[in-house]
Amino acid sequence: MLTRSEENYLKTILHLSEETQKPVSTNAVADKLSTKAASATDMIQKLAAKGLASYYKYKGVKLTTKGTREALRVVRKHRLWEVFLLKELHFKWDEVHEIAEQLEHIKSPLLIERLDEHLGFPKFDPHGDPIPNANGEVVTIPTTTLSILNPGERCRVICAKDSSSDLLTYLDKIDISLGVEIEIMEFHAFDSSFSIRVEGAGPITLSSKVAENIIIERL
Amino acid sequence: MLTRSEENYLKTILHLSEETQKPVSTNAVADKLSTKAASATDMIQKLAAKGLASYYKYKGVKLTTKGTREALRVVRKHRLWEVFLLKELHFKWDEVHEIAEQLEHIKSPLLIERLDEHLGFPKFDPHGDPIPNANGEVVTIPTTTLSILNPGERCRVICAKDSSSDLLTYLDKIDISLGVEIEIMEFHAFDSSFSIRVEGAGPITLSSKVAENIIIERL
DNA sequence: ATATTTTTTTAGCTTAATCTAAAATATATT
DNA sequence: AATATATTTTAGATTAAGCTAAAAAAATAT
Ligand SMILES: [Mn+2]
Ligand SMILES: [Mn+2]
Ligand SMILES: [Mn+2]
Ligand SMILES: [Mn+2]
Repeated sequence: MLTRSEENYLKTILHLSEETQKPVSTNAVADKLSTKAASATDMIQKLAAKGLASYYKYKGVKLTTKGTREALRVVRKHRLWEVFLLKELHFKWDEVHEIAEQLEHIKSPLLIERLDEHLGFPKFDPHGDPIPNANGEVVTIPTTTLSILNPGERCRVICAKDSSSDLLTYLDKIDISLGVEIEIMEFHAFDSSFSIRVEGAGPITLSSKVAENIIIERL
Repeated sequence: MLTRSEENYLKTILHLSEETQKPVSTNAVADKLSTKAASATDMIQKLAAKGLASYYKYKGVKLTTKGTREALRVVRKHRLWEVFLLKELHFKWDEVHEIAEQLEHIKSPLLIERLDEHLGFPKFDPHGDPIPNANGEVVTIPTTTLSILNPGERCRVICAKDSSSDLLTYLDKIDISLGVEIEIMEFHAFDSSFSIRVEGAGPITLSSKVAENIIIERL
């Protein structure tokens, strides 16, 4: 049986190794969990001892098949609870993550299958992230971010890369939500910001940081 | 902020002091939580230090007003989640308690108010226990148990005194659920058991232990 | 190639929550 | 009232998860 802390570490390592196949650094894990490198080293060694991660001193950490399976279980729970909170309890998309961070640790396999069924087997969470199925299978979504587009191109928002309340509240404020269409007007080389137009509304400016956190599909 | 363990102790002390006003013994607390007396002593001293309980060595423990308020918050969460599990996720009444034991520790005042609203502000949980309101007010239900009735009397089941799966599964099996009417046929002094008749069905025998755990109202 | 800086690990402490065994106190029995 | 038994508390360990500070290794700069 995994502890809450072990589950949080597994999930973090999974997310950090999502893009690249390379091992994840101790510092990256510690930063993501707002803890210290020494604590991360301890836990990584513990996960390795349990066969959930492979680890060589100073070389970073990777999840084993078993570790990946456990991490995906937690991610599944997290995202299903997010859907529940948004759809049934009317929380906003920037409020669900924090509560799901607790709910994801509830231990009851039956509970999560019942919840999935109750919600109508949703495929994506409120931030556009795919929900692993009961067998731990996940669809991979594109990773194209708004930041790589050129003036004149059009796209549709499909996912927010970061589920921090800071980003999501800001996107809400400028009327960017999943599914909206955006047209790139200008790119400003000086600070890598963009002028964009959201679905007929007036043009607005997006910083490079924000643009890098909006996952889109080209239209 | 209370830890999970502190919350479990508070809830246990509240329940144990429900009937009598007297302080609760260390052993009673330890037994209910399946832990050891030494551990209970430690935690009771900690609760007293935090102003949640009043405690004098060898004299047992009582909750303070503050402690009672916190305990009732946990009970409120526990019972609302039980309603959710039964009504929305179709768990049986003997399955909800264990999962609610985990869910009751989720920290989010807004979540529980939204859940309450979503469920239509239920007044009782699946076992007939009253749900404290947001201000910590609870209705007190009668404590008359089937075991004090005499042959010829009729009653309606309003609450199960114990939410263990053992009792509830058994009641299910003999078709006793909340609201059913029961007629006392005979009392057997030898083992204090009863012959009863449930809503027109054939007569059955109830042990004294079971009879003591069924809360009823006379008809 | 050496020296400096950064990253990572180790060593040693701390806190919460448990446990067992022994000591202290309270209760029950003769 | 004295003794025996039961209950409760204390003392001392243990385990999980964190921390800081120092040591070791790797990466970067000169
Ligand atoms: Mn979490
Ligand atoms: Mn999400
Ligand atoms: Mn609990
Ligand atoms: Mn209940």
